[in-house]
Amino acid sequence: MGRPPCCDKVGIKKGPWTPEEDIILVSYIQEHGPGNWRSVPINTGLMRCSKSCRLRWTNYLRPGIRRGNFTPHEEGIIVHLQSLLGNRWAAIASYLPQRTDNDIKNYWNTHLKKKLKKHQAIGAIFAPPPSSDLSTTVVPAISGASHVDHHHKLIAQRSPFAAPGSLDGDSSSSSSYASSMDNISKLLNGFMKSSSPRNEAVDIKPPITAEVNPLLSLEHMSGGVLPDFADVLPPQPVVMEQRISHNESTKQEQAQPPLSSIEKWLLDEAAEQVGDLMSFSDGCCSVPMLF
DNA sequence: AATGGAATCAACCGCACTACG
DNA sequence: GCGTAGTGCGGTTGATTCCAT
Repeated sequence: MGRPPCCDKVGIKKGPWTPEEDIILVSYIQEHGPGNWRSVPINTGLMRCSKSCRLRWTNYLRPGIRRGNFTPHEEGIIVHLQSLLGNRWAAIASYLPQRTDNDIKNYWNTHLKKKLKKHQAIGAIFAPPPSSDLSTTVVPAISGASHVDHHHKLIAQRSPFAAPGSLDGDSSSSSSYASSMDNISKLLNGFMKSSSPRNEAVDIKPPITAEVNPLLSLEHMSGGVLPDFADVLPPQPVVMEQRISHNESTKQEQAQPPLSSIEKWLLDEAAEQVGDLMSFSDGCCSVPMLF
């Protein structure tokens, strides 16, 4: 049949989002909640396709997103999960609720892949014993297509902090969108600052980052202190996740069977290996744990 | 200071999947 | 069962920034 385009190409704006557009989108979602993305550009007058709106929200504007440098702990988790799941970025992101799959994907492609290469080169020279190589137990599982598909879905779904958008379509509508009007006004403040006469050039395209836009700062939303990696591990949900509607959280609880053995292993191992991975992620010459 | 290549990351593209009529 | 709409996801692109020369 051929899939029709998600939106008309004519008159649709592409490229970086402006602060004005961000405000419109956030305001709308604040009022109506995420979901039904088709109606978003229609109702807001945004010259963006629905997909673009959804992406902007999930990857950038959604509350609870942490931006900026990845901690060594996070790196360790990503490396670990990537070795286990492959490029299942959404599944990996479900274990790092403050990070988006896009962020993780980018970070992997730009930073971690290089580190791995470097490491593998070193490993080739010093030839670490394969018996302690975790990947030897993991890789065969990954190559087994359907089996692993099942596992990664299972893991993503059972993740105690699965990202709202990664479980199913509906979950997004009850996700952590409920940032307060306070956040909206803070966004406005950030915008006002960035577009002040002193800084007019920024008006066109100053990407709203956590550094300049308090709305996006978890520190701001959680009242000051950024949670360390300990908050990423269960059972501590991030602040915004606590705003999930009662119905949805109940649904999720009911839908979450006990952790699978693979997941238990993952969480246990992740905790144990953080130290080693930290040294790995520092880019030094320690013997790799995973590769 | 100018310039060109490398690195980064937000955003887009296109396919897959699911729900629904 | 089929067609369509809505959404999720992974790969890729391209604009911008950084850095070495």
